[in-house]
Amino acid sequence: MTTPPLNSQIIHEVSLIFGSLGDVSRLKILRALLDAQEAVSQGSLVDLTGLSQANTSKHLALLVRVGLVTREQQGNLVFFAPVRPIVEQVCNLVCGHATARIEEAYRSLV
Amino acid sequence: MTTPPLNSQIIHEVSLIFGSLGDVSRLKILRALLDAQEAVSQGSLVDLTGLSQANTSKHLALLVRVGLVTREQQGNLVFFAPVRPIVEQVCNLVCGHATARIEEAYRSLV
DNA sequence: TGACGATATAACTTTATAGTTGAAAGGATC
DNA sequence: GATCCTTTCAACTATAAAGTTATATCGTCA
Repeated sequence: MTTPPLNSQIIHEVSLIFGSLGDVSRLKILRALLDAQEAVSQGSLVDLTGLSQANTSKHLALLVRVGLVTREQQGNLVFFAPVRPIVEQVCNLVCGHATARIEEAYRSLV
Repeated sequence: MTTPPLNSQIIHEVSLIFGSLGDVSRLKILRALLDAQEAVSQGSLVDLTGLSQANTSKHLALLVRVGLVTREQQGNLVFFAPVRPIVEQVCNLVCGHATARIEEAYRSLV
């Protein structure tokens, strides 16, 4: 199936997923999660990203809601992990595209 | 390179690309462009998507700005085409994920 | 139970953007 | 040039969300 069926429910869900990726703070969180090879607690993510605790909590809740991140509570702590391989694949595709664009823009200046 | 370098310029560019994908109207436009096997004029896109002409113009300008769509003027008309394969790959990945999520949510109800 | 650490939530301000409307700009044709 | 068609742009409104601050909730442990 090259072009999946796109009823309005799916297209809305897709827009939520892409929208959740369209924010610098959430991309920082996802990058931290992808770089770590194990689940990361929210407190660690606060340290890794430099975001405030409340802000990190809200972003993580959104990422969990759209299904890009899993949440597991262990006692006092809550651990998060990216849903692989979808997150890795999508991020790498778009990162590659963005990097190529930036490099091209740079070359056209030199 | 599995994890591309993510300086702030790239991460910002990536957020713009994802942000441009995180909108139902623009997804409709991209779907129409992907389904068509040739460039499509703005007027045709207005018909295909049901969006207003001014709205379509703004969304197309944004998609061109972030590099997901190319623009070519031919006389009075302006033709647009998706930048393949990046748009196809990313959309198919996320559409597949969204579809699976929706189907799973449906199954858990039955 | 009480105190403490970690996470979630509520209220609020600020900023961004989707959509509409109306007008302007650019080509084509006569 | 006059007119028509297509696209772009400007101004505006309404809505959504990012971030902050303060507070509430929850689990742990003394």
